[in-house]
Amino acid sequence: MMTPQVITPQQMQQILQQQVLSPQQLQVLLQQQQALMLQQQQLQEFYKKQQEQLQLQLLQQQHAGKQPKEQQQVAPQQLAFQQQLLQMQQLQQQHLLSLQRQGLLSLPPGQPALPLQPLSQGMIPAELQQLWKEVTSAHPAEETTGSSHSSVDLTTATCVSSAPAKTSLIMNPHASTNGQLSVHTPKRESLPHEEHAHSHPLYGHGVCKWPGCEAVCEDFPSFLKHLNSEHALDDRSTAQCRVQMQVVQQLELQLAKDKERLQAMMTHLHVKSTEPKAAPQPLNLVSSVTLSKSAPEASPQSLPHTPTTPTAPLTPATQGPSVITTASMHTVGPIRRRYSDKYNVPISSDIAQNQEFYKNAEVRPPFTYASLIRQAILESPEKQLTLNEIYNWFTRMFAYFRRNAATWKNAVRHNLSLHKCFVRVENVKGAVWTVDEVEFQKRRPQKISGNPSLIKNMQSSHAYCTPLNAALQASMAENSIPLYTTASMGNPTLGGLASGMREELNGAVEHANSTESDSSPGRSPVQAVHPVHVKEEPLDPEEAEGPLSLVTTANHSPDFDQDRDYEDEAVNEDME
DNA sequence: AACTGCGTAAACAGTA
DNA sequence: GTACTGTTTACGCAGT
Repeated sequence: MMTPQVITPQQMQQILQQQVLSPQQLQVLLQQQQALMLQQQQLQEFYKKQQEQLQLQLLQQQHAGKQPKEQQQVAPQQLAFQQQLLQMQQLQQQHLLSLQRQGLLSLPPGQPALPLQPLSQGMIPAELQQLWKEVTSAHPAEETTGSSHSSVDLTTATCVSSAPAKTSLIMNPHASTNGQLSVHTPKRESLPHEEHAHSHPLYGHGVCKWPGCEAVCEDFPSFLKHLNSEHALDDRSTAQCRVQMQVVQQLELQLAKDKERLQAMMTHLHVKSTEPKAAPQPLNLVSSVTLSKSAPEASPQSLPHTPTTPTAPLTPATQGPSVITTASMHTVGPIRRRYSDKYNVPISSDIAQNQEFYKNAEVRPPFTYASLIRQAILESPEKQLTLNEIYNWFTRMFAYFRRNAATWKNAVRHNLSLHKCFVRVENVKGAVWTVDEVEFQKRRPQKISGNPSLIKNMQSSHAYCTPLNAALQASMAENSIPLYTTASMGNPTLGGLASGMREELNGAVEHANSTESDSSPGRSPVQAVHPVHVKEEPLDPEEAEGPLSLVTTANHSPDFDQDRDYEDEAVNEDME
């Protein structure tokens, strides 16, 4: 019953019985990924071109003696492109994190357990870095031309350009020695012949690019040997492939959206239309060296997130062998992972963003029963549910809970009884359950203090995001450009991440400051309707939080408020 | 190593 | 008697 790490042999058996990827299918899978990488490559190239054009434009304007005001208009536009670039990067990073999250990227015992280690190698595509470099170096050059209104641009550009550096330093342990741009250079120089002679998507920089592997292979033959021995067609590899397919499909979706957005941006800016799709064909000939550089990468911004819309319609062309179905997804579901609230992804936003996914894929939601129950209750209009309604919410929202009812229902009841945060309220027609948010929040601090590396990342990314957004908003507001923050750019992941991180960080800070009454980051004050304590606690009198334990009136009496103050000074009206 | 949180299983009681 | 609801205990795993 107790599922050990990762996947039990039984589950592996299931995987194999249900769907085994044939070598042909694997081939197709690889090809799909290659194609995707190519697309991204082309897009990056396109961005690069646009950047150059924009800079040209900028220079021309300057030479033509245009007003500084117009310069300022271009700078935010550049930033918008940089945002796009960032999104592309984050998109890639999202992948591996999702892999990790689904438990298929568990590191072999021998490997150092760096939290985000699978993302370290080849994460920052050289082109992107080059682009960043160009962008960042171009700006100061412009500053020297003597624009009097360019201080905003400078700060913003600096802010943006510092992001990838930070990213690479944080995410890539190997990069910390030598600065952001020298990450790949030494390795590439050391192994040029191999990469020219043997282009393999799974091999680059002397490292196996299999998700979560990163085994160092001196040369290509040893890589092949490694590939055949470590990543043979076994249960694990099959499962990883399946997840990777999901990831690829997600990326394709996202890529399509981003392309569309980019096109709109180009149209809006009247930039000479250079269709990304019409990118020079030779791009297709890029070697695996280049391909591997566009391999998934991670940034602190990428909190683990399940695919946003995995069940969204997929392009028939990329559907390929439809080995990944919601039916097969449950093979990863039952794996007992202790993500539960681990990364402090706000449950409400996660569920909202991945609603379709959870509804259709039998993947265990990465939240504890307590969190889910709370969510169910808070989602209800009355902020109260009967047990049966809670059951229904579980089954309605999560395909995973449509099986093994006895087990999880028992768990739900167990949790309802066990946690003081769930308050049973006698009703006319029975009993309903409510949430005592104060009690619930009492449990949270321990969790957020949980993963230091993640928190560190969150903090750094937060530190980056905030000034970036602020600067962006400032400069754009100044130019009457519609708010173009990461959160509003139509990328649910990015936006969600940004807001989510802020939410969580606020929570963390609040908890760190022990008990400050809250500053409620933009959520409905659910707890304004503070649940009435009805849960008797005869066994634990000293725990009785005020003499209201048996009060059943919902009236907001002054007494109630008083007692609430006794109860806990940290009456966080809400924080997710 | 101890502690804690969580998930699972199960026993038991009360009630419709 | 049965099913449901609710409480409680026990155990194992994982993380700190």
